[in-house]
Amino acid sequence: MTVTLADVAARAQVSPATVSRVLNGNYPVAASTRERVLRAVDELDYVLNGPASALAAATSDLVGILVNDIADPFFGIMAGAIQSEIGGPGGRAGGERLAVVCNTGGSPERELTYLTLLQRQRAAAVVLTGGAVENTAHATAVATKLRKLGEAGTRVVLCGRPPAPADTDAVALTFDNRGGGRELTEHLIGLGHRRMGYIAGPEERTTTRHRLEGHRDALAAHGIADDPARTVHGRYDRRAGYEATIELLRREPGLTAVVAANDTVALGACAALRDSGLRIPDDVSVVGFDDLPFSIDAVPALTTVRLPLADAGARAGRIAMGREEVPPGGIATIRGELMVRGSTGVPKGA
Amino acid sequence: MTVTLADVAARAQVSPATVSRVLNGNYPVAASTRERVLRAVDELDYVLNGPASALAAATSDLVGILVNDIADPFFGIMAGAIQSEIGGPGGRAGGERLAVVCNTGGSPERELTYLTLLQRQRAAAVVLTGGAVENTAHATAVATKLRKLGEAGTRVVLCGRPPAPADTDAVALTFDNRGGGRELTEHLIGLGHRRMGYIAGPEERTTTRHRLEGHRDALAAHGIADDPARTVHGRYDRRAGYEATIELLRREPGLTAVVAANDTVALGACAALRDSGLRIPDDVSVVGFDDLPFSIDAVPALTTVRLPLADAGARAGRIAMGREEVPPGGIATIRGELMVRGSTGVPKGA
DNA sequence: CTGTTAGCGCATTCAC
DNA sequence: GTGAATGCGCTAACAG
Repeated sequence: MTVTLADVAARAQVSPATVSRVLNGNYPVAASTRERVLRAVDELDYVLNGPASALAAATSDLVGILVNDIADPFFGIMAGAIQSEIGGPGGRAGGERLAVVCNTGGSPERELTYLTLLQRQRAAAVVLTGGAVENTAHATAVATKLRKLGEAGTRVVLCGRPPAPADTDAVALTFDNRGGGRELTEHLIGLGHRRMGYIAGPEERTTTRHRLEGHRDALAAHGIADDPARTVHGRYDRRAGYEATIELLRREPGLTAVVAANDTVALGACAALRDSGLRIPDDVSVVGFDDLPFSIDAVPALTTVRLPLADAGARAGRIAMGREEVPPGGIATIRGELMVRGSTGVPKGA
Repeated sequence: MTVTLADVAARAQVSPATVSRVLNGNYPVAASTRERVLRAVDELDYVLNGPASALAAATSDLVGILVNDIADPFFGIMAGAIQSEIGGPGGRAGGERLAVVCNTGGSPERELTYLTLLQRQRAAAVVLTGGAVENTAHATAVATKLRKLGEAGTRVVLCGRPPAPADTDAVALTFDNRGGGRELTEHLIGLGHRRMGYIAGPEERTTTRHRLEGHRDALAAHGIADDPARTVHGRYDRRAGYEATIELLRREPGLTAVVAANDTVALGACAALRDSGLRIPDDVSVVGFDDLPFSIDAVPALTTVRLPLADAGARAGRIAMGREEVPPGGIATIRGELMVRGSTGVPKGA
């Protein structure tokens, strides 16, 4: 019923082995033979059986990409860039590789589950994007998984994520979240702001912590007290930004600036400020993080830190495919760039 | 080296078949035996070999999701919703299924390539999202592929895409783009607009055509001439919206409204209008399509048609898993909902 | 409920 | 350069 490699071999009057060689192109085959085989493939409309191929070769053409939220352009952009680099020649049978995008939803359990699933599929490579959950047990479990994946020949790359233990052999492209956070707050301080609210991401996340630390570093460097009441945690979405802003305003109506964990949260903050009758940046300045595409279209345009998501993803993809040199020590830090735009200004009365 | 099912069987002192049955849970196994097997699995840290399993069972746990652009939330939202529904019990070995998200970039060739790749992997199901390319040769090629996939036991669902030929057995959840387009333009006409520019998506796309037809339907219904100079085609991105708006304004400075192919394009249009010194909606009204999350945060908030992307994706996912009844005739039309917001108003001088 | 027996379709040794 | 033989690890009948 379903046409197999043997059928092709019969039709081309060669052995199955030869067909396999032609298809994988990793072996010398006479041009005329190849012609004949290719024609048979075409005539029979033959499609290679991936699982069988993977079983025999003990490796597959699947590349796993773990993301926290595929609906968030932050991850979508990276995932797209990774995928664009994993194709091309080099893989089995035609060189096409398939990206398996796994949505963890930020759940540690699902992250582990997906890693196991990818291990099960004998994935050629796995790229983990976004911040990690800060929990010793989970970190250990992930490290163990990564080690096993590595031992099984799966290349592991962390993109926008802090390095894993060295013995995991995972390459890390890390965003300088701390530095970016510091720059943003320093920008605000430079404008004269002193009473700034901070909307942090979910707790127990490296990204959340690093950005917040950068903010606090800047405060400390300028002798500004870090009032705990000025920090609120929430998810990385618009709604959290909205609610957190209302809460911050309730606690301290005299706030002159709001520092958001990322651009999406910042958008929610802007909405809350507008709904509270406050003007941006005249009454309150707002900053985001990431510089997602929509940030420039906010009104006023959002001051933020641009992260080269597409570049980082592309690089991670190439490293995963062994097409780019691994950075020294297996770790590269990627810095963001401060984008000063209309959402920040001199505080009222300054 | 790598531990196999046979190792587990040996350790648990049962036959390989029994281990397989425990793992797949589709067969009655004595509780005590199951216990023993599970313990052995744990002790040996055994991980099922996906390809071997897929080969033997002639089906895999992979579900393909084709999207035009994974960095676009329009697709990200649908992909996330689909993925959230394909997990859970029912699949092989624990019921976890892996979503293979394929980024076609809108390219017909890549679409076909990915379908072949998924066919090669013996995917359990394939969901195609977004509009189709309107090209007879390509449409035929896709239909042929879908038919083959269906014959091989792969369930095919179209989500936000027009139906495929009936003999493909593909279930279609189609967005009523035409109706939504009509509503938007009728809303503008109702406000008094007569000179409206239209920024269409790429040519040869069903989505583009249907939305445009809806617009023209509304014009015709109100006896408004459809001036070809008032329509510009471009990609579905912000930049295209920006440039198209500049061009429309150049052609006809007296435009009172801009109808954009989708929200992203509308955002670009808004930026162009602002840069041209025009106020929204006082000077020019703007409408989008889709109601992506950021649309409500535009200033003024965007009037648009809300498409239930998450619901549609979830439903497509369930149908793909055979967990939801197929709509009558295999086709369901999903309507959008007009969201009137601040970006539209009475035209100047009215 | 459990063990035995055959392959699933292909990649890869070896020979020639 | 090409063919023949072997096994990758697992599932699915079929017995019992």
